[in-house]
Amino acid sequence: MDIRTTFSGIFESILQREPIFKSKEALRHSYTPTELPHREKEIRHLANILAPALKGETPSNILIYGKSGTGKTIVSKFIARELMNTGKKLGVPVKAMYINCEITDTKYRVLANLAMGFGAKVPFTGWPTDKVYGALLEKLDEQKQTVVVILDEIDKLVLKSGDEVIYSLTRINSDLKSARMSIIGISNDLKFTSYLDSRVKSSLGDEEIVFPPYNARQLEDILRQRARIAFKEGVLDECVIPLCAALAARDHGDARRALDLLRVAGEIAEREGDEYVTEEHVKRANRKIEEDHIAKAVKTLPTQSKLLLYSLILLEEEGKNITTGEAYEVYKKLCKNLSIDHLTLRRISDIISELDILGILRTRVISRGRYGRTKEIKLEVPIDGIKIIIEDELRLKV
DNA sequence: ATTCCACAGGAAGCGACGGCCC
DNA sequence: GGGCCGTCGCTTCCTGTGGAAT
Repeated sequence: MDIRTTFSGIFESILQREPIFKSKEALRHSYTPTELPHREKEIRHLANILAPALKGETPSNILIYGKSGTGKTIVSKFIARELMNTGKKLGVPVKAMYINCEITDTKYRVLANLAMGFGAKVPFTGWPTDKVYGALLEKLDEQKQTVVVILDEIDKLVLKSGDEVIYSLTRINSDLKSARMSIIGISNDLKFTSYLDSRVKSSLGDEEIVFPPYNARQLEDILRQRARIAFKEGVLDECVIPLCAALAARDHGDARRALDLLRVAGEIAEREGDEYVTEEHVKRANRKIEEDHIAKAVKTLPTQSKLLLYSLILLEEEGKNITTGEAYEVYKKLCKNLSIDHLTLRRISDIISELDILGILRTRVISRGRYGRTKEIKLEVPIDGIKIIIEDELRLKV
């Protein structure tokens, strides 16, 4: 075949090549789809509890539990939207407010956020908390209405600021004259109520709903639904979605992880100018997500932890079994060379445990008889990448 | 059976820091 | 803007321990 006929117009064909994505938005965490597969039971349950709001009555407070990526937030936001829409249609004043307690994590900020959400003018700081509470009451009572407050990541709030805010909010109805409030608390932590005062526990936990993790088949359905919106037709290889689902299912059935995998796989394919997303792209996406995760963790480590980690890398490169004592000696020398004060062994021992929790290394307590008891340390991450990161960061510091 | 190494990891407390509150 | 208080990162001091060596 004549090469000119085969390749003539090759640039045009590349330029005209269709992109893989139709609308990447559908794969983002913030996207709320119109249907939520495999959460029908939970949605119905929530709707039943909240329905009284549409008759002007006060719904029970609700606690929702479930691991990350099980749909707690998305379902709550969905139901809140439905509730307000129906309220509008029926002419019943219902309002829902969403607060993420990981960001809004003090008593003052929660109350101020609510008050501002209902139109009160409250400064970001400065007022006594009681005054903010008063402003919130006043605004709420301006009309007869039912208010549903969603407190996402409520466990973080309790951990940071105690249960005082929640106590005030659960008692707010006795201070309100015409308005009514109920609370939906969302928690990742199943044991979180044990930190609560028993009075708060009983009133907040009127109703409890547990969101189970998705299994691989359910994740597939979710991915297919989103993929229909996000990708051009026929660009996904047959095995792509099942593979994303299987990888995420291994990771506690986290739907967020599954969507990330699919999105990153698509991005890799698109960047490389491939027409289809294949199994290979997904595998690389999986690696990339993990590497990004580790790189981010290493970058945000405090200087002393980085120094210790660097010492561990040096030891690992010598191919030895690392123990706490050896790591400490290398770390001390490293500090001396950089003229940085070194920490005590006790603290280093704790830092090793912290790195263990982060998944950067694994430790095992071993006894070498007469030669003492120690921890055997093994790095769990590819050392080349993090070595460069630490070298860069330390050069900036020194 | 006893000793003793080289740490593990708990308890208490200290100074610096930042945010709340008036 | 300054007092107060909780938190964080760290040190000091401590008791506990599995098993090779004696």
